[in-house]
Amino acid sequence: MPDIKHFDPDAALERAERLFWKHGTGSAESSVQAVTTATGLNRSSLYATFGSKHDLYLAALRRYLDHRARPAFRRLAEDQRGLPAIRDFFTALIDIRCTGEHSGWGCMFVNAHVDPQHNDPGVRALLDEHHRLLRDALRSALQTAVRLGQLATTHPIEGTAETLALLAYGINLRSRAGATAEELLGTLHSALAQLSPRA
Amino acid sequence: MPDIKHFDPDAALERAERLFWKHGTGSAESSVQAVTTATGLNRSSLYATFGSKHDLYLAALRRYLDHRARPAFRRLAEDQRGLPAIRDFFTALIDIRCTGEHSGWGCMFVNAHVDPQHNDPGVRALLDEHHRLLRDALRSALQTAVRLGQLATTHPIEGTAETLALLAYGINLRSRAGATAEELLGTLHSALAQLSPRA
DNA sequence: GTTATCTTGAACTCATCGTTCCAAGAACTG
DNA sequence: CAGTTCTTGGAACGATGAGTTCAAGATAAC
Repeated sequence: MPDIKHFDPDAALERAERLFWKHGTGSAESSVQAVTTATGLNRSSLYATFGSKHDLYLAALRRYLDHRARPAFRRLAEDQRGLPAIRDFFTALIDIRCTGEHSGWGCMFVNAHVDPQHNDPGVRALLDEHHRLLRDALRSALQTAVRLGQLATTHPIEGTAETLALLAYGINLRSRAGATAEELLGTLHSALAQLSPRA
Repeated sequence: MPDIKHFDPDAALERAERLFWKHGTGSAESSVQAVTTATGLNRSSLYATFGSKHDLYLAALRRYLDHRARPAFRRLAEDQRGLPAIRDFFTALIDIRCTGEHSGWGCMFVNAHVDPQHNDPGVRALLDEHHRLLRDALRSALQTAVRLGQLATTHPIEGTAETLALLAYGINLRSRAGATAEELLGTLHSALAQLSPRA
């Protein structure tokens, strides 16, 4: 008896995700009006499907985590090459941040730290989950590097993983201010050189 | 003949600075109405003194740079102790970010990277100036550390300064999501351990 | 085809946004 | 004290914010 949706909810969510990724929730370019324009659906369908704007933002964050961040983290964690895995993870990150369609957008989760809604419990939980996933993936790769005898230090790798996670945040952030890929790759090279044994 | 201002413009600017620091420009808590409430002056005086909201934000950023960031950078650059200077700079940073009045606010310039206005040329110029100042101060301190024979690496210190700058950004960012001082101090300790000669 | 149920479009609510305007008041000069 | 000029309070501007409502349209079950 019921009618069915005349659109693909996930396709609409993906459009909203990109809007919030680029502009956050506090910009005129990410108003509900802008979302309706970008997705092609109207207010009624939007609210009936996703609830409030805040709910939509949460869903968009979740989608970014599941569709963009988590796969990259998983590849990193499962890469058995050690330091080269970390290097490739960061070079791919820099490439995405500085070139192509999403250039200058930064990371949606880094941006979310500064969003007007960043203190909301739902947002905060996602921030923590994202951070934990990133740190753990780096720790796995570092663990592999230890196994392969690639690391110079004898310090616990927990701290190194956390340091690299913060480095990733810094890269994501600076890419929003127009930092070039060359610039960021140079910084990456320097940071990784600290990890390798002395020449 | 003319009347004079019935308030202290810099005191008002300081109030606005705190509002934009904590909430950015895109939040309901940093509306012009909120600024008038926080500063005690009304719209007319606000606009007559600072111009548009965007101009006020620029002035607030400039004030943060001159009154908060630059003095800390200068102390770091002029500190002749080398690595301990860098350590103290970061521990003071973490302290400010995690305890006291400004706890959880992060760094106004890190936040500005994500603000709706971050692509404005005036804002962008300030972001670059801030980044250059931070990086140069770290480079000066590292240079001193080299002179004192405190560094483990033979790599150029340019990259290390940039890496530490991005680490600072990461610390500032995570402090907004409730990262504890212990957590961040641990990460700092690990990062600095990479710089010191092996035990 | 009828009917029940969901979707959809568009008008609408009320609040707030940034900004402007103007009359009333205050302060310095002479 | 008179006169000039700026400041100040508060109302008002048009635009836009998020969210709701409801009749009209579409769909599938019977």
